[in-house]
Amino acid sequence: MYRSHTCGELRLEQQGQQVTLAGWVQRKREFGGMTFVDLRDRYGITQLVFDENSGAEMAEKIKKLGREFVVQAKGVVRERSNKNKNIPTGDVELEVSELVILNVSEVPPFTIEDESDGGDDIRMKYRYLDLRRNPVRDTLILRAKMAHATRSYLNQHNFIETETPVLIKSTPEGARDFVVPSRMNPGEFYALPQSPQQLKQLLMVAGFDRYYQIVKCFRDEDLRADRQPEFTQIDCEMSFVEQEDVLNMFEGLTKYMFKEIKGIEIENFPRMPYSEAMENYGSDKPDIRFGMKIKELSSLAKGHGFSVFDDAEYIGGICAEGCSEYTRKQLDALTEWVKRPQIGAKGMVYVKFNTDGTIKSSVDKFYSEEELKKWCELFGAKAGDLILVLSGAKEKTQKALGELRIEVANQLGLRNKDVFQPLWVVDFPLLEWDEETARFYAMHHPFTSPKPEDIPLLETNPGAVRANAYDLVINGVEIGGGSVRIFDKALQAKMFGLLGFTPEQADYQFGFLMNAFKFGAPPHAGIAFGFDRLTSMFAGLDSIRDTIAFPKNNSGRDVMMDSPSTIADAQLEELNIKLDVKEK
RNA sequence: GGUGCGGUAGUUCAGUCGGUUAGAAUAUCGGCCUGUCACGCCGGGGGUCGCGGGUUCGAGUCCCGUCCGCACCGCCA
Repeated sequence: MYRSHTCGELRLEQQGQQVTLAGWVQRKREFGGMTFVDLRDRYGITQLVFDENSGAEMAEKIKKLGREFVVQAKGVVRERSNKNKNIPTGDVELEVSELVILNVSEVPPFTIEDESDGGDDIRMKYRYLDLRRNPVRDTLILRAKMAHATRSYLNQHNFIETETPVLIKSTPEGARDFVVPSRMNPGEFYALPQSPQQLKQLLMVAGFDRYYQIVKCFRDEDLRADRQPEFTQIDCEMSFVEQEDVLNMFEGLTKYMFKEIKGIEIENFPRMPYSEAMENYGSDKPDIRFGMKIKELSSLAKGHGFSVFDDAEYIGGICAEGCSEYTRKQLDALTEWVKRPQIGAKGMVYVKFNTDGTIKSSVDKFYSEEELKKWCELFGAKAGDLILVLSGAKEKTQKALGELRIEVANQLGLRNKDVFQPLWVVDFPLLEWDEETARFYAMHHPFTSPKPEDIPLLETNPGAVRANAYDLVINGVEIGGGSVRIFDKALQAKMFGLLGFTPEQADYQFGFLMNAFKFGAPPHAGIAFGFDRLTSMFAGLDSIRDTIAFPKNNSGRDVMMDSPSTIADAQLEELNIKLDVKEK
């Protein structure tokens, strides 16, 4: 037995007891005749004490101890003369009679402390050391609790946790597939699932009725702070349900998680049509913790000789409360910000509703104070507010205003991490037109059901068809999404047609699903939550990286094991693969 | 594929207008210290300024290229 207690559990009650602890040396404090060692494990820190009574042999050992040495210490628990109120074990210490150095350690490349001196790069290279730090480990413990709560809720509601294969079939729709060569089938490849989409639908055909899985998914696309090539979804599907049933079930799951994990009660989630989200927030994932809604100004602003506005398809703005005192410098900085290629606005117009009631704008030449007053009225602006206006193509300008809205909110501190405002965004468009390939793509995926009342539009105006698709959005982050599926073979065939598949192509890619639909597919619908994102939101992190034990870096590399890597020629040969790698 | 920021001691960073021997903190090593808990005090070691080229009497600093990291755009059904 290496230990009788952990480093986090000794209290005054154990005073006088003989105990054994084991852990890592966090720090050593030497005082000539006396030495303190902080011994750390997952559960906490306990102070070990050595003094002249410990003997010369012990003194030799202590001298050798360095940070992160693994030691076992036997001794008697005693009350401290100087207590440390900052740690739970601070009332006691261990008077060590026997010390075993179980393992030595090199000096770690960064400090193993809550506020480490290490940057991201070095932390990732030595991730196993990084994981010894409390904040990183606590995030992973939070993740484990959330997984537990998820299972507990879904099990209660009669969902069957089912594993689906990781080696499946490539489908070029959607994200780029990660691909695995098949040794036994030369020239053929498996793909790793972007999501178990078709498989879970097959489980519905199989009559499972309610399925879930906390499952790894793989997408070979560029990374972001909130995107990893392999990530985890809470993946679910239900039979004999309508959209409302799914929303209620998973609103329930979300509320349950907030209650269980964070102790927060959340009110019913608003439902917002996609079109409304775009009009008011310039985004399909609006952050509704604050107002500052976008308003269209086209009818007020056009026809006053300001050609930029007169020629624009759309003119809109936001009202930043209490910002009329913004300086020229601040406004210039915001203008530069919206002109960055990432936002792509040509310029920005401002209207200051000064605290003295006067109005000052960058377009005073074209609009009288009376006319600008009308703009202010439209926004419900008060004296002291600032209106920021962009113009151009409708959707692009709305999105730019949406970005500006978030930026201004960040600057004003309106995005409080401790406030959570979930909502459902519903009625997404079914299809998206792609200029480059001149065809429609499924906005969600090809199995998404159109709204029944919009089905006639499939013939006349496919772009206007709305889908029975929905996203769960919390604080401007897309946490989950799903849809009611098509379960009618004929409608599914029509969809494939619209998406530009020949019947042969559809059969090659999705034949197994279409076959299954011949044998009594029930009406079904489903949803998937991004588990890493939900965890990072609960943890108050901006990146999902620290919610994952061993994440990849920006270039999709694991810098700890240095993967991906080349493989031996013999391996390639077995796989019937010849490389033709372009020089870097 | 693109935009921006960054790369200087083990680590995190500073380094002015191009000018002497490239600094600080922390870590580390040695010494002193019996109640510390970010211990304290004294002393030491530690640098291919990412890499390559260019401009210059002189480059950490300016220019070009390149590699790497981070954030974002494209992409992500």
